[in-house]
Amino acid sequence: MPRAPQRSETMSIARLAKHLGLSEGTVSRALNNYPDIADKTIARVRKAADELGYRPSTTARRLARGVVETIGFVLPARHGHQIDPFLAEILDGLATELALSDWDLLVAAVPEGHDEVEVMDRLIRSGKVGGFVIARTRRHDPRIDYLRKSHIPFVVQGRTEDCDDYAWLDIDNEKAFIDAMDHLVGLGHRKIAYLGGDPDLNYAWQRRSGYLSAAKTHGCDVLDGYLHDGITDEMAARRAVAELLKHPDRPTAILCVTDAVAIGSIHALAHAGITVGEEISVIGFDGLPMGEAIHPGLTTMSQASYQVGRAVGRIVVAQANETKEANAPASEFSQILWEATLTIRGSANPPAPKLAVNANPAPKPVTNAKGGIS
Amino acid sequence: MPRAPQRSETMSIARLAKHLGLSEGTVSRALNNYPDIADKTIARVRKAADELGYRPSTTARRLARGVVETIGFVLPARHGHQIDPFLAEILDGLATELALSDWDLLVAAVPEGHDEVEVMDRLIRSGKVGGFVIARTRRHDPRIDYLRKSHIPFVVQGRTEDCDDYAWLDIDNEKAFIDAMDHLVGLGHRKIAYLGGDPDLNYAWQRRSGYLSAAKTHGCDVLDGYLHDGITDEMAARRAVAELLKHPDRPTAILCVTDAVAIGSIHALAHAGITVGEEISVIGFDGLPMGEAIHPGLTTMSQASYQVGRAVGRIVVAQANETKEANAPASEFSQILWEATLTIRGSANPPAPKLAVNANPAPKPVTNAKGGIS
DNA sequence: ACTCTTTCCGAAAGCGGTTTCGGAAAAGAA
DNA sequence: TTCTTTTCCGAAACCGCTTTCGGAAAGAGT
Repeated sequence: MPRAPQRSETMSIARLAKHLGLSEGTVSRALNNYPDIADKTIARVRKAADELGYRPSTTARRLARGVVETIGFVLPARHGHQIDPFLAEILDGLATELALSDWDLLVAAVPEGHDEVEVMDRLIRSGKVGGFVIARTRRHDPRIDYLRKSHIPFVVQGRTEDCDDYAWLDIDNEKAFIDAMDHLVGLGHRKIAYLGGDPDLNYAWQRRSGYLSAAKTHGCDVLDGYLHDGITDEMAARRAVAELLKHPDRPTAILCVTDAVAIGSIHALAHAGITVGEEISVIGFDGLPMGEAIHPGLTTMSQASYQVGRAVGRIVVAQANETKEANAPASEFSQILWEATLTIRGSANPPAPKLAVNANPAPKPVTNAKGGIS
Repeated sequence: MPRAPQRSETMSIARLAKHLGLSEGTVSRALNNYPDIADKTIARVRKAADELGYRPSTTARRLARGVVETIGFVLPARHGHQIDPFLAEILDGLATELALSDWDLLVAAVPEGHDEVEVMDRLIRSGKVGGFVIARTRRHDPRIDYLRKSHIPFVVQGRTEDCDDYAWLDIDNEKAFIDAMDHLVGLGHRKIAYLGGDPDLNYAWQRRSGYLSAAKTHGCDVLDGYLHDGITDEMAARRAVAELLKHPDRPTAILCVTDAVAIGSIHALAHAGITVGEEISVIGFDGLPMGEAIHPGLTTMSQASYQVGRAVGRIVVAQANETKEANAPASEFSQILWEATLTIRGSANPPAPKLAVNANPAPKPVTNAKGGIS
């Protein structure tokens, strides 16, 4: 029985076909460049198509073809505090890259009382997405356990500890923090404290490892009370700094897991009347623009989040196409490690002479790499 | 002719129906709570459905029903600089709210060489979205001109100058800046400068208007050189501050269009050896967490971006449902104005005595509303 | 002029659901 | 018990597009 309200106004392939005096099938094949359609027919169809402003319904196309050119991204549940600043950057890059292949980006939040895997499962089962991008990866991550069995393409920004059977793109956090330590040691520091984040998050763990390993290499003792974990916001950073300042053997430098923590620390130090970049040096990680605006400028390890987003997008689409062709879940996984770059500004300098452990011929302090106002 | 590869593994309504010994139609109606299905049948179907993990294909459902429960969000083209910090917050709120109604959020970027309207048009024409949310609204915005004719539900975060025929949710920027001015004047300031943003963006324009109108009300002269437009990043803020400092009648306070500009200004001032919050006061707008971490803390007008996102999501879904039922584009548009709230921290205080124009009994300076470390 | 190929297009069967309609079975009324 | 109502489910027509298959028309070969 015919449906009641004939939804007629939209331009469909049927109208186009009728308009051209061709069959729907022919029009479809013409628009999809099938070799068995005469060139001039193709031309004629194309012309009419964009004259009439025809765009095939992706819904119908999906149903017929059985593929979903949409990748899903689940926003990490916000436990109270703010969303990661570079998540937006990554999303931007991801969306940009996907657009180039005519893929879409579906962003989902985790409703109260549900978990991320649940949300992902719904998205897959209901056929809303054909792939995933994961971020804020934990050392051991249930989302990835789930995706491994799901047989759909996905790419991880970051990686878990066991990471050889899926595609990922990570910053070499360990090396970055070794580099940061090298820099500090090169400046003459030996007493270096570390403010770390949630050790379940792999990036935090890797950075922590970098710190510890470099400390060992350089023979810097990590004194009791030098290493603080679980510093995830400015308040925590302030408390930790307060403790460091009370330490009998006060550190000359503080390495921070993120810029946010570093900025919190700088504030706390300034508030305690300590000149950052002279009495105590601080280094962060992220390269947030804010690091340039504070005083002194924040020396930090920068990562190009937007580019990370783009690369991840490229990889996931490539993987999806590969899977489609080979009809098998891709034998080779793209696994990429990028390096963070050290951005030197005013917050890290040689330790104050009286506190210096040895008499290195240290370079003189920089206040700000970019210079002051005009 | 039957298609070649029978894609069989997925759980479809057909399998479910066969499994139950019912027809597909009955199963469908059972799952959608049609009144003409026996209660126990409904129960039986539901049970089997989630035992077998059946989720109806949204693609098929959309095709059959002709509705798309997806709203689109086009990321503003990034002309070089960083994405807005609260855009991420808004997206988060939006996605969260949409999830509650089982709607999806499609995020699109604007590829190089295209414009936003073009992207939106493709999304609509190809049936990928059934509604839109717009942000970063301009005084006169082509996206809204387009949407007005498109007959699909949309909600604007912000508004254009002619804004009576569509739904929007805006912060009362003008009032916010009047309030900020009142606060400064109440503290004893008379010589107040303004660092404004891109006047094409309506929020910037509204804030500017608020500044000007309050200046007039209070009889504060906006001296030549007090008002700077087009300050969109920290570098521009620094340059503008440098000029203000050279001004023959140096202002005692600077009102900034955003926190980013305010923070840039504070840096520039500090760099020039000026004590912010004493010699010169600074007020921003946004309520970024960073404003709390710098020294002195930034006095600012705060807006709850996440809540804005949620509210906007609620409105757009409501509007879509309404349109569906009434089959007409909603006669009443939800138009909401929220107020920003003043967060007082250390960056704004009474002007230094020697510079004070009149001898108000001014309150004594606060260094930081939240107090120092521990 | 008459086959044998090619070239090109139409017919039709799906994809996985939804929704109208009609009618058999069960329940109520007489 | 028989005739009406109700209750409940199956049949079938789409939604808009894709893709296989077969065959008519046109070109090539002799």
